[in-house]
Amino acid sequence: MESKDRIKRLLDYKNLLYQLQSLGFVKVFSDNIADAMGISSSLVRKDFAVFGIVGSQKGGYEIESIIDRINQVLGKNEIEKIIIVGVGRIGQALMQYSKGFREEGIRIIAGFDSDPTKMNGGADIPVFPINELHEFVVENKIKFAIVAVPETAARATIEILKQEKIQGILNFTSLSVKSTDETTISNVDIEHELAQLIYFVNNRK
Amino acid sequence: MESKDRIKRLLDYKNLLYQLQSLGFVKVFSDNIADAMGISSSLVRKDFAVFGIVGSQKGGYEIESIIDRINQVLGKNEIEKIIIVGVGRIGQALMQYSKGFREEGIRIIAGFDSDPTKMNGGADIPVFPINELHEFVVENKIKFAIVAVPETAARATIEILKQEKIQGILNFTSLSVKSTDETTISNVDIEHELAQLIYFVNNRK
DNA sequence: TAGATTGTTAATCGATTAACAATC
DNA sequence: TAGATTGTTAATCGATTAACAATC
Repeated sequence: MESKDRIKRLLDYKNLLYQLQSLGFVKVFSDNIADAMGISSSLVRKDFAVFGIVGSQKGGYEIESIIDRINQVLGKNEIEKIIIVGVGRIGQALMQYSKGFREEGIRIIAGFDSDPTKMNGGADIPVFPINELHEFVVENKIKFAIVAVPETAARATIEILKQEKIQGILNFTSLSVKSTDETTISNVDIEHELAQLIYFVNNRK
Repeated sequence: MESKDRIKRLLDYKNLLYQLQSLGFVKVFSDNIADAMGISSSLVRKDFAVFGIVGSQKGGYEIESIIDRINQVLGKNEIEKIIIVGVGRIGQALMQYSKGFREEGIRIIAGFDSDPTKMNGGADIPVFPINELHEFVVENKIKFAIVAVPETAARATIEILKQEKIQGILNFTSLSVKSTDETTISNVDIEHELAQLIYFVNNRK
């Protein structure tokens, strides 16, 4: 299994390559990618080698084929269905946000909330009461969930999702939760992000 | 300057320590912290040593004094004022979210938007038109901004903030922007987070 | 004292970079 | 061919862990 940093770079490569494509570029050298991303060309070539992306000494790498291979590695050829639990401001923002996802492969298909006023089964992305979650997850074979409930409900919500055998959780609550063998949990903590940013700005050399 | 990972751990230590405090704990051993966080006790002790946190061979470390020192390192004793540029769903969610920040030291004090219907100078967190940004930043000596505009406006918005000498930007647009010597930029890309999560779930050993 | 933990140094591990032969 | 880039190995760098003397 590849490191987190390497996978993150894969996404960054793809962003850069799309931009190059939009400028009409067809091929690119590892050295140019390295400059643009602030890493060494060795690392670019090694990353590519790890995922079987090959170039030629003549013209470097074909942008199209790098992108294709990255998408393949990231599983963009199958669609992953995701639900959002907690349809407050953040949950709603994420629903709207997700429509802007440029790539295929990620689709938020439903929201769940305990508040009946949030229900809106006919909307773009339907919102269901939380007690229908079990049936929905089973019927639609859901593997991924975004948690955006208030902090008071965070622990219980994540517990429910674990019981439902959800395999991947993106957690927007301020409760920091560790992954288990069955469930990979990724915590997005805005307050931590801000605190880190403040530290680095205030401690620049 | 300490590494990003070390600073991130500082936040994690603090979360854990608050929880221990709420259970009535007063002291703690590096070994217990290590177990709870899934790292080695050597690393805990080294982190503490780096920031001048000392313990005793008798009872370990005093929780209160660890927290105090971490807050000092993170500059929590001064308040950092932050503005949000772009008051759509995400911006509004962040505004609401920020009220829940448990710690002192981070305060979102205003929003800016080009859409006049978003204006609401008397609200909890006032929203002003974007053309008042310059005056506000100067008057209030703003160093930090959160960018939550639509992607089409992302590049221009960040350019403006750089011109205003904003030193730290938390960027919620899908445009990935690199830091410069003058402006530290931290990109929060939900789509990337999801893509990574999906990769790791689908490629577990 | 005996036992256990801190503080710190040395060893290990993993990731990144430099270097260069092979290749076009 | 001459020049430049890839693919890959060796070297470097930094972060984490193991080990242990000092200390309570």
